[in-house]
Amino acid sequence: MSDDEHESKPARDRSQVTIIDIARMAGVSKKTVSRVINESPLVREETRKKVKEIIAETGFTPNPQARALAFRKSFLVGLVYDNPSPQYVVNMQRGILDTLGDTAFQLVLRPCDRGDENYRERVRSFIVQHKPHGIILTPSVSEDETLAEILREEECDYVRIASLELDVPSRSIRTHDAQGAEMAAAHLAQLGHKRIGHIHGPKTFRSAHERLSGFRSGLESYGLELAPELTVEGAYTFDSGVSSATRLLNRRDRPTAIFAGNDEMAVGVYVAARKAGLRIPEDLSIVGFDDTPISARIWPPLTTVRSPIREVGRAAADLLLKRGSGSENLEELQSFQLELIVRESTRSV
Amino acid sequence: MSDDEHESKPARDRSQVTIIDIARMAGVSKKTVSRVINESPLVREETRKKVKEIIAETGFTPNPQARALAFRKSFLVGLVYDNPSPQYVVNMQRGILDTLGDTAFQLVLRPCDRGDENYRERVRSFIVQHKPHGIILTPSVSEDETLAEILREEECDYVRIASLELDVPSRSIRTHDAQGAEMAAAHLAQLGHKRIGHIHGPKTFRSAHERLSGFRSGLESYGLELAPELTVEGAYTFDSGVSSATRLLNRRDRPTAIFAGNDEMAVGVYVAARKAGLRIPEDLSIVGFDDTPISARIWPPLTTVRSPIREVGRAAADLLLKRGSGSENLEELQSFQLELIVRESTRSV
DNA sequence: CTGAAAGCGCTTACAG
DNA sequence: CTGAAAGCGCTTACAG
Repeated sequence: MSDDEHESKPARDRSQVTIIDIARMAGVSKKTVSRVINESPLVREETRKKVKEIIAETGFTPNPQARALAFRKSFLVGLVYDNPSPQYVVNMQRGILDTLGDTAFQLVLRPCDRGDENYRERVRSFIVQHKPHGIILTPSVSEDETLAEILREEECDYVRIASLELDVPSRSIRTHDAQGAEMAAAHLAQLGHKRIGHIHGPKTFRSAHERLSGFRSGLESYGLELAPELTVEGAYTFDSGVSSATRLLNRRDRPTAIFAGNDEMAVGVYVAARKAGLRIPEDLSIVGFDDTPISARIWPPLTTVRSPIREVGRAAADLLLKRGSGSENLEELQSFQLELIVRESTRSV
Repeated sequence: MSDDEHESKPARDRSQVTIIDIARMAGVSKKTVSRVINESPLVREETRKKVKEIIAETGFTPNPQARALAFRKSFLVGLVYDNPSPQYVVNMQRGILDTLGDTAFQLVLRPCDRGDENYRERVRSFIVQHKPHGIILTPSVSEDETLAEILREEECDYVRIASLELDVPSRSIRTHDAQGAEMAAAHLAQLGHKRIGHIHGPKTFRSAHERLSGFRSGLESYGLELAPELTVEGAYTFDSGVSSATRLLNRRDRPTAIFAGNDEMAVGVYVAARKAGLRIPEDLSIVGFDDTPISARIWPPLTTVRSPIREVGRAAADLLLKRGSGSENLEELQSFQLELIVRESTRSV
């Protein structure tokens, strides 16, 4: 380096093909090449074809840094999340990456902590600085209306994933948790259980509310009532599952079945049952939610509700990428099938 | 839009502060401001201070897209991985993000599949197109010498995380798996076990080899031998743990303890033991490796080796960011303490 | 130690 | 439907 500072060597000078080379080879202007790249309809079909051929021959790919600078918008898609479950996070990432694939778009991770007072401002600075193409929000941050307002203020496109519709349809992906909980209720009702307990997640999570109300209405359609004294609040954690279940199982009128709001807590119920000397499923049936890997590895294998997280991630990214292309089919992108996975933790009374 | 195509609106025209504004306010040239931003030593202390003050006052942050274009190098750090364990992946991401924090650098995900013939070329196109600041490779892709060669060819900086040193020290982070396996061996030997089985990972993984040889030498230092007939190869999966353990436990001279190469397989050993009618730890002691969440939730809780994945991720990112700053301390960045977590799956014979 | 000019590779704004 | 000019906000290369 002739001058100073920057320590890292510049990338190899493999005289890269640029839009100028393509323009010259096709005998058109840069702008026309640019139009082809950006799929403008305002190019004669013949011209477009020629340019496309040359692009294919040369293997040219437009420089994303240059495009980002000119567009004032980068090719990053930000995932803003606070869900602590590794399985959930990884599945979501996989789904988004399925859609992003080998496009120019890159997935950038932005974990956050709602406990941090500045968390919203951190998201804002990310947006202002990096001008992402869009943001995908998962529960529970997706439920933060103030954050959504900030994104709108900064004119950043986004999609909110949640258990119910929180925003306009084009910015929402619903996960239909209530429906999954209904399936759990039907299963237990059909097995003849009457005294059924439920450990729901923290009330600050919409999913906890949706699963609770879905479970309740599911029981009601079988003429059963979800007894208030058998409905307790957990924290979606293993430990809270243990303590909540211990409370339920210590009652003289203990339930014969417990539906836990997620698998983590369901596994906690196993521990509480063992401590109480109860056999699963002979003395206690257990249903979880999420179908995390542990549900198939624990003994006995856990009956649980599978939520198609990866598909949800795929759909969220689709929504972002297809925006305005007219090809998005909101209906299709927003209908997910939950599934009850019946294993060996449930049995008829 | 006056002309055509691009559907998304340009970002808000909040006349953003640029390097020109800062230069004007400080009464210096753009280049001098640039020098301050890039921490060039070639600026008079007084000038630097003044510029820094103005930067702080205005809240100016240099535009990463513009810098990337001019530098021919982006502010992305790519994580290239193929490890299927969600827990591992998430911990690694967390560690890297700990270091990246609120810097201009962003973490970009590049999962890959070594089964895919083109996987190396996909990594190459990512690099050529996005010109990342650096790449972090985790096992097993980190062990692919051909891939490393491609990165060097493209002059892309990288750090390889592996259970042994595969590259020059400044591009390596060692995880010392052998040492962890030695601790497992010592633990079982001290409990008086003599007939000890080992289910190791696939031979294509260096970690499998390291854990095996560490375990063997650990036993040897207690005068014990790892019997070849009690050493079987698994696939690091739950199912392979079940089948490998079944084979070991069906022997008439079955082992009194099994060390599994990871927790996934260790959990498989639980299932095989249950099927064989063996109690844990009364009839069989089990030790795992990784300390994944399931190890504390399964019954009885699993004794396992904890590998500080998050710290490893932190160190890898440190190595990348501090490159050339002279402040990196290779020694320190590469010494990790593994820890044996003794739970209830092991007992003396 | 500092600066004026040219350039990174694209797109926008305008004109035809 | 197409193009020449200006610009995105920085850094490099050169000069002093």
